[in-house]
Amino acid sequence: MPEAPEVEAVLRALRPLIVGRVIQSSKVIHPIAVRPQSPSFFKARVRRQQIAGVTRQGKYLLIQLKNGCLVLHFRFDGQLIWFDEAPSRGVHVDVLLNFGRGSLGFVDRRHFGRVHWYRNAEDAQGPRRLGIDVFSPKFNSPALREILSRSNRPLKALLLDQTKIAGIGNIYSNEALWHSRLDPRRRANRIMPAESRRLHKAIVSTVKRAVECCCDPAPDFRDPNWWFQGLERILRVYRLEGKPCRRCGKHIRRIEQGGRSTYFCRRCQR
DNA sequence: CCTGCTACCTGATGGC
DNA sequence: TGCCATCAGGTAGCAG
Repeated sequence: MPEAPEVEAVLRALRPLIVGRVIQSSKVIHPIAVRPQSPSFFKARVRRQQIAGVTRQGKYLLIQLKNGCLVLHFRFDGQLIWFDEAPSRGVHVDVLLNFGRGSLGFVDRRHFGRVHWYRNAEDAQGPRRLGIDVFSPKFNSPALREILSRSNRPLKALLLDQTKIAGIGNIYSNEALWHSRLDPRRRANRIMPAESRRLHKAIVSTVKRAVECCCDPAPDFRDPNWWFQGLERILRVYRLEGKPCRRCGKHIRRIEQGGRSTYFCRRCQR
């Protein structure tokens, strides 16, 4: 699920479902999902807690309780499922929050994702280290320029660094670089001012468009098979190796950067 | 401090 | 059909 636009869409759909309601009890079916916290610790902290609000920091989803805060991270495959009745057999659920009428399941077969309880969101080490959120007004063109100037890394690697800009992942870093016509291998501190402004515009428009796409159709937590549909209609390079570039027609290439796939057009990204 | 590499997990997919 | 390799929307921890 995982980049900021997807988490933002989940947040908007989740709010009306749980804000104001009380967690009666919980089940930790796969303890790895709360690790290194213990299931008993987790269950004791969320029991009888009312949901005060739902927010987001980067790719983290924060469920504010009257006392404390649940910090969810979906990593690659984590997702949420809503059950009107008891969870149906055969559906993998890692952590279940029972609201009396209905329950919310945190689901991640791959077991990379986590659900943690903290007294304050700032106590969670992930969120604490995040840089400027990609949706924040503070993430303006001068801010990006400053971030670029302080790094010698390839643009692609820098965009994935959550301590610099929070919320961009592998899909939207590739997409934003394509829209800005910049080569992902370029060193950040050698980007010219006009290019930096172009990249900023591309990042903002890419994630904004992605949120709109992720919210239409709205996430449906009641369908266990639900996932973001139609993302491919906005993608221009991600997972399109060998396909013609929409701008110039040359085929899209895939390379490895820092162990992750980078997709780009060698002709028009420079 | 900065940077790059590995581990952590499981499932889907494609070639032979 | 089965087997094997490869790939996957991410981050923490560690070494240099």
